[in-house]
Amino acid sequence: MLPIPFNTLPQLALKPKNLRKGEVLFRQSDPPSFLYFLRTGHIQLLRHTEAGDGIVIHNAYGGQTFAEASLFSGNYHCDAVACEASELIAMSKIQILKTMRQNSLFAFALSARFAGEIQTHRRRLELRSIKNASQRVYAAVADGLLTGSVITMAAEIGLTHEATYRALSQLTKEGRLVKTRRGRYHVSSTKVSTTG
Amino acid sequence: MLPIPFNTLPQLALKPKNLRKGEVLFRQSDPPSFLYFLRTGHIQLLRHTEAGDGIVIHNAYGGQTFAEASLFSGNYHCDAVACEASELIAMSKIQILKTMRQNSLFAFALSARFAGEIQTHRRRLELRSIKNASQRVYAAVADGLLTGSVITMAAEIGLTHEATYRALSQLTKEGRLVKTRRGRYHVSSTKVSTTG
DNA sequence: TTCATCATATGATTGAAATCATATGGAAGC
DNA sequence: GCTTCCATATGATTTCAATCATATGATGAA
Repeated sequence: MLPIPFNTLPQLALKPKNLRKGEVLFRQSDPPSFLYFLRTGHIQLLRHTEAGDGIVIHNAYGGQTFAEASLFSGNYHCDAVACEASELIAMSKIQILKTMRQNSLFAFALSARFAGEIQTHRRRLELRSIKNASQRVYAAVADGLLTGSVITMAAEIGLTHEATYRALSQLTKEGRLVKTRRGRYHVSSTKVSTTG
Repeated sequence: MLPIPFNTLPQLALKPKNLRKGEVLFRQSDPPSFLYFLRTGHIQLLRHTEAGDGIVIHNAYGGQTFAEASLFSGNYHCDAVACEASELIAMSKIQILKTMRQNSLFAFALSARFAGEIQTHRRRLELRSIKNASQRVYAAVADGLLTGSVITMAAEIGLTHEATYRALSQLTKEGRLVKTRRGRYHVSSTKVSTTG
């Protein structure tokens, strides 16, 4: 149930935890003892400016891990608050570090996981750099982001769902995408001529 | 000169490489033998759709590493092309994996580096989710992104430099930022009253 | 079957950032 | 000193996505 390689951790390293909406998971100043896997819900990580403004560092949703950096740090770098009721699994920092030391395969797998996340994040960032809505949607579909609903993808790529629907429609008209059924599209395999 | 922990690798693991503008560093199909540190220049990582459209996966600039995921993969996931003349250091995949196995401190440090990158990327992504230009600029300054030129930061956060200058100006007028000198700003430490 | 609900889809209008234009400040070179 | 060049800064206009509105298709519950 946990993502690789956390699924190989001993039970004693894991501690289920449930939060009600609004509950605080940890504070910036807390010594970090856990890395978290969020099964369901929504956790927001926040920092605060000198003036007290909260700045969202990250929104974690079901299926994601967070606070990885705390593994190697003496304090959390932000506050974590449950925006919705959330089910988590707390994974012991000490146990993870111990496992890394004792089992180089685990260390490899952890690095592999991190490297994969870096790659994914870079792709997402590059996607967000595409200003034009149609091109962004095309790149997103090409990247395999349209697996669930269009609304979900729209949120992922930073567009409104209306703009995304319009882009999907236009790209289909242009022949760059193929609509297989309502709400399902894939990239066309044939080159679109630019001269008409 | 190399970032931690790559600076501890033996010389035999490193190989300087220079590319002219337009030269290909590797292709998607190539078996990955190296992870790269880009000293100067600009390398673009691209994938291609079935229709042949190139999709930019990542733009790497001086001081950055890339192709980390290739450490744990049987092929590169994209093509790498030099957009400008570039100086690189190729770091042997085999040597890095070997060092990880033999030296758990190196493995720790590598994971720490990766974890830090993940954190940074998530912050950047969250920043890009802020629609309003002023708020995005405020968050960026609060995040310490205004170290070099405003133009550099503007590119980082996905705004034009004009929009960024306007936002800086407005935030200063509002008292949320303090302008120390031309092109230098920091967050105000005093709470701005909303009632006037 | 009917109704409710939500995702999909598209039209009309608005608004904010992009674009285009212009001016100033400051550093580097002559 | 003067000149060149570029970052900073702001004004005017345009463009495109956000917003607001409405309609349809699909799914599930009553």
